[in-house]
Amino acid sequence: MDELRPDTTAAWIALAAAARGLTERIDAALKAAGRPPLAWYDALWELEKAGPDGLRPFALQDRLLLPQYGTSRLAQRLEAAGLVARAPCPGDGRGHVLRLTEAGRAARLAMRPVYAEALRAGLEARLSPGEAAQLAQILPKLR
Amino acid sequence: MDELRPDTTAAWIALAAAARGLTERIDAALKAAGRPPLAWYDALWELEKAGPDGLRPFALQDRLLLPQYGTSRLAQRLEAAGLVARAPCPGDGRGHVLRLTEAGRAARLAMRPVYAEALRAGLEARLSPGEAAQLAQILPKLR
DNA sequence: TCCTGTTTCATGCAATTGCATCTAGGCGCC
DNA sequence: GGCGCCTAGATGCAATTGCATGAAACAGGA
Repeated sequence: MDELRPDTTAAWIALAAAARGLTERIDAALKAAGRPPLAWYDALWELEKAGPDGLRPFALQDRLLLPQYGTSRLAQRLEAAGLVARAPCPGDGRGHVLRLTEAGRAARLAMRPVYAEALRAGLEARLSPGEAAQLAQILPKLR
Repeated sequence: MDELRPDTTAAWIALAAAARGLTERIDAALKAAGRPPLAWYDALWELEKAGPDGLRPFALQDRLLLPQYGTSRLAQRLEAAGLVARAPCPGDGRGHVLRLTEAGRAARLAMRPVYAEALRAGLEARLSPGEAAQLAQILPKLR
């Protein structure tokens, strides 16, 4: 990786390792607790934030940065699990509206402490408040 | 995520997004250039560092932090592509030794500029040298 | 209206992943 | 040697992902 500054590669290596490690840690904790995987949390959370109007699949796709077919299948699974309800979209015969069900709301709430605890152990406990703040300030520049 | 400090969640969100974005960017660049995916690079690089003695699959697994079956199939694909040679392991009838072939070495070299350019555009160009250094210093604490 | 193009979403099929399990060889102990 | 247990690695099968394509509804003109 010649033309790159050493810190660039070091940052990338550590970034990739940290993200993978944390993701695995969180997913493992959720699975051990018998909860849905991490990706579901994000979707449920977006739908909860969207409120009673719900979200069109393509809007969810934008927020989650998933491929189109990924969103389509995620919605199928969430619906099959009863966490999301799908309704025809008034005013656009092509689309649907996805809305969180009460079970979906409950599922997200049940995931939350597990998620938080994994993050606490995997991230918060390893950084000083100042370091976390630095990450929170620098990392968004990569998007 | 109540019990967590706000910077913790902000750092996590940004960390996950940055890692996903960069990985996708790199993989897309490699695919557009007709090169193998990112995961192959790491494996080829580890084998190159290991030199002519090669690596046992379980050693590669440790370095890449992959599941056991992941390493097994990765080795299969690399071997099928002619980038890696597999030899019986002297002194342990169970194992094999994986060694980089000349084609494997060439494949890694061909991937390198694509990889580097994606990292330059996606990471180095967006951070000051000081910020990259901070990331390189803080992120390793998460592992 | 008809025709062309675009947006929204679904899906068939192949490749990949995850999980559980299986085989084979090594290791210690009697 | 025989027995039980551990380690290295492969693999069958189900679930997931990626890719390409399909189908239906909008949109905008000729």
